[in-house]
Amino acid sequence: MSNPNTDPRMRRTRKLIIDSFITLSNKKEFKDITVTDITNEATINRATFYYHFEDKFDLLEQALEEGLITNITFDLSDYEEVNEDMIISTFIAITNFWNSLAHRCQSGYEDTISRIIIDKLTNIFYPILLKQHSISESSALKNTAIMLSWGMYGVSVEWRTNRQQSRKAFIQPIIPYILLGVNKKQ
Amino acid sequence: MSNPNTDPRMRRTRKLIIDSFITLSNKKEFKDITVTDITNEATINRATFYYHFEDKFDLLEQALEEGLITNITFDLSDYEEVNEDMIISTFIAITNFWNSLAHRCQSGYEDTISRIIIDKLTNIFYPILLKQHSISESSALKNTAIMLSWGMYGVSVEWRTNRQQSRKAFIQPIIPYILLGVNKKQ
DNA sequence: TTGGATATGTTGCTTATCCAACACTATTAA
DNA sequence: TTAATAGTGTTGGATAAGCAACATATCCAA
Repeated sequence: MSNPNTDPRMRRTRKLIIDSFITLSNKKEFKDITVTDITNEATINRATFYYHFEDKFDLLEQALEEGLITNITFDLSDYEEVNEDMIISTFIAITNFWNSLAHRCQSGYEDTISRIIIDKLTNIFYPILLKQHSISESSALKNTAIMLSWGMYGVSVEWRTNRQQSRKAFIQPIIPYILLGVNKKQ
Repeated sequence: MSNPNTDPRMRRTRKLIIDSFITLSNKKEFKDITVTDITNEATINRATFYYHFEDKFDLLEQALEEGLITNITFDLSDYEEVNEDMIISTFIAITNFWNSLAHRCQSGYEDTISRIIIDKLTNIFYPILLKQHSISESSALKNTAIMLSWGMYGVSVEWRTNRQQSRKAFIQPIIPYILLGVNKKQ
């Protein structure tokens, strides 16, 4: 297989598949979408689907990953340190992303989706924390990034299940507790 | 080369090329559009362009042909005889088509474009005339179809260069002369 | 139970697309 | 003139996409 990011055929086909998957996700639940549905919608051969993805779960992961890249990564890539602003942006980004694609594939796959989101968050937080602190703490900072990611994801789940306040009003009082772990010397 | 109408790869690529060509035609004159421009816009390889078309003139012909098929052929395919209604529809169809794509590629290629349109018209008129008249006159009817096509195209050119009347007002008084040749026994 | 229908992965072979390179032409600038 | 630049059209070899066929699994109705 040549590089999926450079070969124009692969880029086109990959986009066709993911776009078709998103289209179908607006009409059906994830569990009711078959590989054949996707390849019909994309007007590509079924064998070609398996050339790009292992199965529809793999597609789900990669589609979510790609959605995350365009949504979350883009919004958060400019921050130089983990501060109040970034916490708020992160919270907004997670909840926005959830509304865009993730919630449509929700039923039965929340664990898959959440793992992807948390991984991504960790990969965003970790290098920023490294910049903020001395390099010698790197392994502790890795764990800080992980805890921070799980925590941020957790509060977003909490907010989703009980939307009695605006997002800002909800996240604001929590921020000090979050930053406590981030700023404290470990 | 496999069938360009059935192989999904060929259909996609062909559409990409023609759509890109139409997009570029909205920005530049035909003579300023290079094959490289088209393939860049279409994100396909330049060699692939030459797999589908001989050169950009061939593309022009086929793009026009395809535009004609969706515009003119569709509007006129239901007629059972060449009568006043059909003359009017034909006139409208030619002038509509000209506004849609043809005029953008006009400069220097009016002869190419007109030949394509007239050929198409002949292929529409001839079988209808055959139905209308006895089969023994077929060679004379071929010439009738040709004259009718040239004539219809000619009056559309005349109308374009001097749009002082509405299309209907312009074509109405000409209809009797047109139908004279059609209905007269040769 | 059995059989039909539907979806999943996989495979061998064909074919369209990609890419890099080439020769050629035309234009432009030094 | 010469050299540089940009477009055209072609070729050979590599590779993704298409297609048909197969084995397998699941489900549902007879």
